[in-house]
Amino acid sequence: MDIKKMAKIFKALSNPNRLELYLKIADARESDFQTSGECFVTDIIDSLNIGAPTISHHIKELANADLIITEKRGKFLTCRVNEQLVAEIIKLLTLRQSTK
Amino acid sequence: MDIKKMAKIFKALSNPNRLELYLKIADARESDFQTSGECFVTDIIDSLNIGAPTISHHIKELANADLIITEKRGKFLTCRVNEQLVAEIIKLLTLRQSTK
DNA sequence: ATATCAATTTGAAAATTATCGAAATGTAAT
DNA sequence: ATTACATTTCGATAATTTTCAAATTGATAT
Repeated sequence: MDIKKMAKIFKALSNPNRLELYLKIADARESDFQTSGECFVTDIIDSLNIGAPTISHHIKELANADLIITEKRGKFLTCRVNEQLVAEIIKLLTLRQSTK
Repeated sequence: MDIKKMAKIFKALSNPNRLELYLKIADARESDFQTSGECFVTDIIDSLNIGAPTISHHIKELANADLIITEKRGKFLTCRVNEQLVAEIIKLLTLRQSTK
């Protein structure tokens, strides 16, 4: 993976609110809202105290970094983690560890 | 690990130049400059085309996020990756993967 | 003691980012 | 058709970030 792409991924996770959003999406797999790994934005918006426009912007940035995959379901939006990408990141970080 | 700390770590890796710097430090373990995982800043500064003040600032930010550990050796500065922290990050990301 | 050189600090400019309120869009329900 | 509601777009502002040139510090070598 090229450095710019990698930096973009980390940037997407570098804002506390956006990171929290990402973690909620990631954890939704095991929560009440789940539908095979997906999560509805509506269901998590209340638990973060930031406005809807900001959420929308953050989601776009996560999706733009390929960290999540979104899908429109009627008027709702669902998100799920792009596990392949995250696996790649984990591998890249692990490669540099002496305790591999 | 708390979210703010986690975000700070990702932020430290979110700038392409700073990420490249980090990766060079991480890879120095297996390079010519190595002294048991350490690397001298002098030896990598030429390979990045950014000025010394910027490098200094970036190193401080990486160290501030605990991603690297620095040590002064006379007038030189050496860096090495904080492998414990990186291992923790890897674990946190892996926990959310279905392919653990 | 002086010169050299690695690194840091300072001050500043340009660019980017996070966030919001208001308005707009599009879907679904009545 | 009208309403309600999730999400998005727009425009704007405040805060943060990246970067550099110039000056400073501190250590080593001559």
